Amino acid sequence: MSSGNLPRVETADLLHSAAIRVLRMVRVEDAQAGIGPAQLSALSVLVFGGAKTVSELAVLEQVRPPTMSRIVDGLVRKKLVQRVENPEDRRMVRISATARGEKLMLAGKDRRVKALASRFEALTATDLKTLHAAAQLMLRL
Amino acid sequence: MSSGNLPRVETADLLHSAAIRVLRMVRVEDAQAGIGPAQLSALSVLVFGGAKTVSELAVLEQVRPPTMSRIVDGLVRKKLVQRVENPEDRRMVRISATARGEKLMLAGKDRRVKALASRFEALTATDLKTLHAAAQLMLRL
DNA sequence: GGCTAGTAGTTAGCATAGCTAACAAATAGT
DNA sequence: ACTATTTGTTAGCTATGCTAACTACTAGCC
Repeated sequence: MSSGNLPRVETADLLHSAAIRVLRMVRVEDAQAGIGPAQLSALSVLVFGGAKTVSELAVLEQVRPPTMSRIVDGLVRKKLVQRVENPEDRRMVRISATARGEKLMLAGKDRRVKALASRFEALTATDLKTLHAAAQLMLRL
Repeated sequence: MSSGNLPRVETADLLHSAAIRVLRMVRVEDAQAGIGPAQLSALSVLVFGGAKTVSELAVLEQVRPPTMSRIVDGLVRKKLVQRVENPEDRRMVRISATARGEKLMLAGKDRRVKALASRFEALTATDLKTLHAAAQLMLRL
């Protein structure tokens, strides 16, 4: 290991703590959504990433298929998503968000983003640029 | 709302997505810890923030006291934390991590940080500086 | 056609994690 | 001493995670 690894690890440590802190801050807003975190997260994938099969959702959400199957059950019961059969391969079931699900998700994300933006009050324009640049780097990791 | 809010909201949106993405990446490592996310998170607070009462833990973890009481039960059963009575006020119970709990937590965090640092391979020194500066800003929000 | 793999999803049964309501125990304030 | 408040737990519900086992369908092969 070269000594050049040190700033990498130190930055990773700091960024890890920072990400936890930011998500803890915004998570407060989720209480208003009226659905649990697993359902909220799965719905988010569907709304922002489009319709997916149960298996695809399970991989993205890092849970096993039976768990995702049941999360989808809950979302269907609340009419936030719908199961759509695939005529070409009747084993597969595509899950897509309903208009109601999309509305709930967008409102939730808006609350989270606004809560975070309100914490930016004290920042300078330079600070904002730093955060903007860092966020783009993080999204490309 | 002044038009100066736009970059704030846009940056908040981007940073929100970026934080989710980063934590999703490192969460893969937690499978090896052998304990659930709620117990892992509570243990983390105790290891990095010192001993706390059940109520304090509940506030920090954004759950209700009965939930935290049971999370602590699980950690006690696994000998990762211990309940310590307070002779001055016998209603309160301070929870502190055991040596075993501390070891498990530090190993887990190390895996997460290393997993994140390994994604930094392709970054320039300037990129690293940006991430470092951004992380410090995030921790001070 | 018909047999055998393999694949997608669900069901069943268990542990953990979230909640509210209700309770026990201890302390604080008259 | 009596009442109110505070801290934590217990009880009972729902939701979320797992593995094992099952159904239904598709694909490959002869």
